[in-house]
Amino acid sequence: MGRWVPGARGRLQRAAFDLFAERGFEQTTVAEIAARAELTERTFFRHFADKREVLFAGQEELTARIVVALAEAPAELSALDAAVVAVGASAEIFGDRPDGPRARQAVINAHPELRERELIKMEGLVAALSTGLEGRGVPGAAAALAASSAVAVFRMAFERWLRSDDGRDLGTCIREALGELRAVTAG
Amino acid sequence: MGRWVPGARGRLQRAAFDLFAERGFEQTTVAEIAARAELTERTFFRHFADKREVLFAGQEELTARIVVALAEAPAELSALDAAVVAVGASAEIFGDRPDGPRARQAVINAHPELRERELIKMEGLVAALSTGLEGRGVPGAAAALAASSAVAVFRMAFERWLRSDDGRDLGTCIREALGELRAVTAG
DNA sequence: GCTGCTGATGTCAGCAACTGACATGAGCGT
DNA sequence: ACGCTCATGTCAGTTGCTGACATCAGCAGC
Repeated sequence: MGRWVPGARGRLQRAAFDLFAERGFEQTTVAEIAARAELTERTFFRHFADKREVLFAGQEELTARIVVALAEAPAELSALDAAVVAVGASAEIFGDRPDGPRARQAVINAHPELRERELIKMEGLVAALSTGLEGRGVPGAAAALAASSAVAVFRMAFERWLRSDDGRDLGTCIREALGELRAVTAG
Repeated sequence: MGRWVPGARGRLQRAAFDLFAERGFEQTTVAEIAARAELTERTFFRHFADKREVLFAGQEELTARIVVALAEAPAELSALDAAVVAVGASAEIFGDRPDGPRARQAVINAHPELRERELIKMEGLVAALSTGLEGRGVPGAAAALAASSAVAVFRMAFERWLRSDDGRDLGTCIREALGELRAVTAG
């Protein structure tokens, strides 16, 4: 047992998330977030590099999981297939209920500053996938394009998954989007 | 003739560019930029929404040019081919000498905040291309994927063009990258 | 049990990005 | 000559973010 109320980081995340949803991102000050979490502004910045980062806390874990999945993908898969299978592993993290991710995405989509941060996180995922593919012997240029394509597929699939009200599987959405990408790039 | 020294915007751009290259982005204050341009900090923010935006001034023009090129592309081209031809029209803006763009890109690449801004500009280009493709009758999903792929191709080609010391053409780099994308997504 | 170290938090001062409100002043049309 | 326009200047204020230092519960070693 610690001597302070434990879970400071989690409390900050929850407080930030709630306030962003209630009043919007810019209308919420870091001081307010900290106050709701019963902490100080300074403590917020010890846990998160900046105000936006609090919404992207799980990202490293997600990327790590995808990179592991890429390493474990069957060697006979093509670069693109392996990368797509890897991003599909994110389904384990997101689970079947899109409600949480949907609320989070709504906040992000409503604020350009947060979309910027999301994009650079995606770019980090592309880089990680690209490096992983090179580790599988894929040449640099092909690795970069396959990684980029896989993430594009993932983004489209993720968006559809969030939108769907029937209980569609994220993996299914991914396979569907991959098929559409192949149709578009064929020829 | 104006009553103030004209070209305030351009002077701010040049001052910002020079200072970013000299000392780095974070080490340069808006007040310093304004001072070098013989203007006030407040005036800087009247010309540019924020400190980063000064490096992305030509973006709307670039996007506009690409959208026009897409509209003018032969109707018989596939969605991806049309989008790639359209981004190729950017070559008219960049010219043959990569020196200027190269210096600019070096500044951007050195600072994550600027990379974030660049990514959201690219995302804007994807959206514009996607809309344009839908105007050509391409279904939404295919339009989004083709636009995304075309921009991925452009980014790889642009990077290679900047790196090349021989006088390679940007259009050539684009065609080359498109071929590699097709090889990666085939199968 | 005392001691000293550790590590998360609090406190405080300060810089720099950005904004709103109002003032200025040269040119332009009438 | 008059007043309007509009890019710029001036000023005060909020907020994001940082560095430096203080605090203080627990834990290790004696």
